[in-house]
Amino acid sequence: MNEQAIQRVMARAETLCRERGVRLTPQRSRVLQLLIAAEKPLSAYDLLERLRGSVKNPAPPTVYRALDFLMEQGLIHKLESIHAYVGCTHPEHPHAGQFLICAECGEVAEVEDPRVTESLQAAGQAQGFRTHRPVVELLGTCADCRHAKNRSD
Amino acid sequence: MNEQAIQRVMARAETLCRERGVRLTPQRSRVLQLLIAAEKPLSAYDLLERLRGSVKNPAPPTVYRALDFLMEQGLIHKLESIHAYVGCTHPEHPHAGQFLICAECGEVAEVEDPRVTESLQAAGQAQGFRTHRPVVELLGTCADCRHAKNRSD
DNA sequence: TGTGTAATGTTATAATATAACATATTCTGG
DNA sequence: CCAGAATATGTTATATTATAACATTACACA
Repeated sequence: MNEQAIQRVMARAETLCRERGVRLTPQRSRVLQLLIAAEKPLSAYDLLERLRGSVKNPAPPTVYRALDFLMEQGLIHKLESIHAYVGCTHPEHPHAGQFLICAECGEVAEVEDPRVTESLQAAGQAQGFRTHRPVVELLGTCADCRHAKNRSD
Repeated sequence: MNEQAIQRVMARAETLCRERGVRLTPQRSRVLQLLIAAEKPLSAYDLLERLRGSVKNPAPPTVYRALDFLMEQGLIHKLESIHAYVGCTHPEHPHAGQFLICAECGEVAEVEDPRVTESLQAAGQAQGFRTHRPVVELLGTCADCRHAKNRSD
């Protein structure tokens, strides 16, 4: 993602936090920026490494606290199946999202398919279940990687 | 689950493995049995503890190898969001399954809703994505726990 | 019965995540 | 502005989850 696009996302995040009366502190902001700029999922320890540039001596709690905050605010998502975190592509409205995770190239696409959302809700309700956090991650091969390997797989 | 029901599931697993020409060794069998009997998800290290009864000096690879085998054979599932494993309720046909995980009591219900399965497949296909392993876990509150807390939440 | 493959044993360590408590910063009401 | 509360960060240690690497054993089957 180019510098301008990153700045746009960061500005939006700042606005959202101001509106909500929560503090997007420099550390939190830095972690978000790193995730946005990476354009792919990063592990907490990847982030820890990258923080060395801007924070003196970062320890695991530093990054985990920032990640917790950013997840609470819906600015990032955690990918449970690969222990990694990604910037959210549309943080305006609260949502869970569904993720297509390519095992070949590591790229992740976030989608929000109404049919998926609705059918999941229905499946839960049928059992009297109240969903707080849906985890929907499809592990597989993205279009690009399938084509690169002559359409099979 | 009562002893008889456990034996039924174990017998079915043995049949399946025999048909497939794979070996349900005593250790693998024991791990499966522990998961079936528990009726709730167990972590790898929970299992490691429980193995001390039947295996002399079990180490982590012992249990992880058994879990890998059982997952390959579709006899158990891994719950990514809580780092735990559960016995599969219908291992006859290969499937991924969707899980309702209660954060209050820890109970897990496995469902296989056709609408969910289809909508997920469609969502992937729309992006040219080939799904190998869908991870669908709904974290929330089960009917029993909602009722126990006078229907709210 | 030998020989290759699959399974297990064993030790060490990697990778992910949190506990606990000290310090610093920011916010709010007086 | 100040005191006290609430929030955020620093720091050290440790818990939890998972795998690497290599030795040994068991099994399959020609």
